[in-house]
Amino acid sequence: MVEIKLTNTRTRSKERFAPIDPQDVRMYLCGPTVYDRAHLGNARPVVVFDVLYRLLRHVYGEDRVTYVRNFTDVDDKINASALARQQAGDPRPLEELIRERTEETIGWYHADMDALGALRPDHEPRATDYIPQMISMIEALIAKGHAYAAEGHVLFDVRSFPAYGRLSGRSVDDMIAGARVEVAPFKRDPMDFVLWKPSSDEEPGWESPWGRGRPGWHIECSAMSAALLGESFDIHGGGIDLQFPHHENEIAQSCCAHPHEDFARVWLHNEMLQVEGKKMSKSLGNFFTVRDLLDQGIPGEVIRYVFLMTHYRKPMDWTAEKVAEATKTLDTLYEVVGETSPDRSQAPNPEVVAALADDLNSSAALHALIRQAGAIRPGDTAAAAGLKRSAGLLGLLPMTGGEWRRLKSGGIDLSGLGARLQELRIAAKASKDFSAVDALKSALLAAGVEVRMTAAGVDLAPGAGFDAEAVEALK
RNA sequence: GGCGGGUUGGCGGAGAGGUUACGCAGCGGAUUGCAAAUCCGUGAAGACCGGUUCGAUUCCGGUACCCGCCUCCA
Repeated sequence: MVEIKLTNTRTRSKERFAPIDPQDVRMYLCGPTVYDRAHLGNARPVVVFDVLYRLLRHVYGEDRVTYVRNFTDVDDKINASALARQQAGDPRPLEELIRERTEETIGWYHADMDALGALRPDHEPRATDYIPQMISMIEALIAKGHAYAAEGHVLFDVRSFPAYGRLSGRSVDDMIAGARVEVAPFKRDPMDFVLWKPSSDEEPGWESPWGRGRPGWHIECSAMSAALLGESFDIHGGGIDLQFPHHENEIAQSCCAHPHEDFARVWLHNEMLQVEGKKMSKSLGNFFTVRDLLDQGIPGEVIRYVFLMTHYRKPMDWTAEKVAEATKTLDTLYEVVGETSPDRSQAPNPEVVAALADDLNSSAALHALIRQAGAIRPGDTAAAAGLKRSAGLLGLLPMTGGEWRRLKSGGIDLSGLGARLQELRIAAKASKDFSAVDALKSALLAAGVEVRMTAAGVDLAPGAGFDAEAVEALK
């Protein structure tokens, strides 16, 4: 059995991973609030946890891992976007506009994450399907003296949970000293957070013991993880920005509602994403979604590869240079892989497994993969199938070399141009006049086509800077 | 102010207290009508200042700079 080590934010140390039940390893990832397209930063934890999911499935068995990632479909940003559409003249009721928006966003999310090669989790619960569970959890917290109702709200009493702040290394007093928010008068303590809040007639709401209202931000993850994974489970993750307050609050809710359970044993947090050395933000103009990149013709697998180049606990910088490097490396790997299918009977490269087992060192795993590819002699299809098998652990090389080329060329068939170049070349060798063949070759290179002329013939492949329009013009 | 992350060769990016990371780019060579692609070979590092040690880029302390969180952003 491969020994997996993971850095647990809770203990701030790298620990040997031992599942509660090896027959059912359980992990939860905080998913998106579905009000808009996923931006690039949203995709990092998805890819990181997808690799972890694949690793766990490899080690413990494909049907021995349960992966839950939620959709938060009740949120003020969703309400605001629906309200804006209504005010813009849409006659439909708000509830319908909200449902349409969340359905649409979930569809986008699936399409975009699928493009990154992320496996779908086993469960993708929606917060609105778990309102009764949230209400009963809140009732339990009130009954146990950890929460109180005030002016239609229900608040969690942070002073009732001595461990509050432990995950993020903060003390309640320090946080109050640095707090910049205005404190609602009905809070017993400034750090108390909302479990339930009242809804106006225009806002979505559910009947509850505290009147018509809706849940606060954090309770849905506590309720859904308990419902689908149990009150104790193995791994809980998300971006490091969720460490506080979201995960801190989840811990407070879950541990107080289920005091005899552990909640999540291992907390994994990925560091943030930057773009060309700066934080991605709308004001800096470097904000973009996964879909933006896909529409620019950057294959999802390239985006995935760029993510994997950096260890998940380090800040990751998205740069055009990395895109080029990732593309080039994938070209090379797909060249080796050719038309082979992954060989499931072969064990994956132990170096790749060992790198991933060591706190998901995807960068080292990638280099092990490259070394493996470099050792494969042309025509060794068994070795190529083994490479594909290993790459599968990283979610890479899911297609054939030919499919990769077609994807990169936007479906343009280069074989006709290749044949023409070969004819010109044969004629030129006889006539010693190479001007025609050189002209076509230069034009192809300028259009981003790799031209490979060997004794066997001519082979054309889409390369860096492939320009579909320029290639069409040459036809 | 509180908490956390980072700083490695031209670029990206890991591990390891002493032995080549690796990739890209560069350089040299093979190959080619010329190239491209490919193959072979190759130089180059550890922010700064101290400490521990026979020996530190790796451990400890400090400094500087960059970044994030503390505000329902992964």
